[in-house]
Amino acid sequence: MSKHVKEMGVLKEHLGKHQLKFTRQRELILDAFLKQEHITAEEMYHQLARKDPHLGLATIYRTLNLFCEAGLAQARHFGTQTQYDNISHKGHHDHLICTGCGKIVEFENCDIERLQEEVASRNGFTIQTHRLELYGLCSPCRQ
Amino acid sequence: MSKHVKEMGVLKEHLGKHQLKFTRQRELILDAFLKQEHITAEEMYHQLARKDPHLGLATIYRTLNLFCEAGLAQARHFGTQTQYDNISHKGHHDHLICTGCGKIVEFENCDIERLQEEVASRNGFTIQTHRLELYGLCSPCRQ
DNA sequence: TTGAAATTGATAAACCGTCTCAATAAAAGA
DNA sequence: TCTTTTATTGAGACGGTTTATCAATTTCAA
Repeated sequence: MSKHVKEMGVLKEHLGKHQLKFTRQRELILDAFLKQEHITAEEMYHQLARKDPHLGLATIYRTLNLFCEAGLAQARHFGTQTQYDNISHKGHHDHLICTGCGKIVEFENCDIERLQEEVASRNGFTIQTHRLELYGLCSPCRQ
Repeated sequence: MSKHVKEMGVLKEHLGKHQLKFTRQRELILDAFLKQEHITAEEMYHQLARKDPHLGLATIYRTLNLFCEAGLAQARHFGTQTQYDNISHKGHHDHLICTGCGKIVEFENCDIERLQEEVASRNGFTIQTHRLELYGLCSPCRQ
């Protein structure tokens, strides 16, 4: 049923290493999570309400944080809420954020990514993921 | 007394344009703010408690937000709190972060910054500040 | 199958930041 | 200067998001 075999494996490995258990809820939430690029706990709560009306919000928060620890997700604080980014969707996590009106534009730039790789390898690092946010004013907000 | 003549001028100009008033609290908070690279409202509250024990936390939040509108500060959500960055400190805060051992390497790369400017202008934005974090494994952690 | 240990769901509580409002202070006018 | 108008302040209430609590349940190894 699940098509996310690789990520499921990552999760199970993490669980095994930390004496944690593989539950129906964790499987359900991971499946839903991997279908998106990023999501908030609240959004997921509503999405899953139909599949499992008794799934608690606290469980979703706990599980998304678990995914962060397992290296499957990355938390990002946006406005008042926390966005959980799907790390397996590489290259789509860059944002232009208007400090005037809050507008967010997503972008992708291969040249920047290539330079990031260079910086990393020069320092002996292998990049798993990254976060790039540019803050400024969009043209309407500049008047 | 105040050494921040230029920034005080920026503030006064903004106040004038918006029918706002120059108050003792705003002067006090701006002076304290400009001495730091970035600060939270809570931190400033404690810092200023000695100088003015009756200065309210709400006033600090309001004033820091005012500084953002005036272009003197930049709000950034970090962890659960909001950091207010001093824009006049144009330091580059790019980081390489090892997800294995937590080691952090700071770096600066002009080419990346130039590309960021390009992306921004292509989207009609003017960059005030940015944040770039690369997550990965350092060579010892890769074994 | 049993039992120890982790997880869950429901909700209370904590936390951060904003809103409210009466009292006060700042600018503008006479 | 004195008065008047208007914005600001401080204190605490409030609202939204995330975490903590805890009894009941589920997982999993023996």
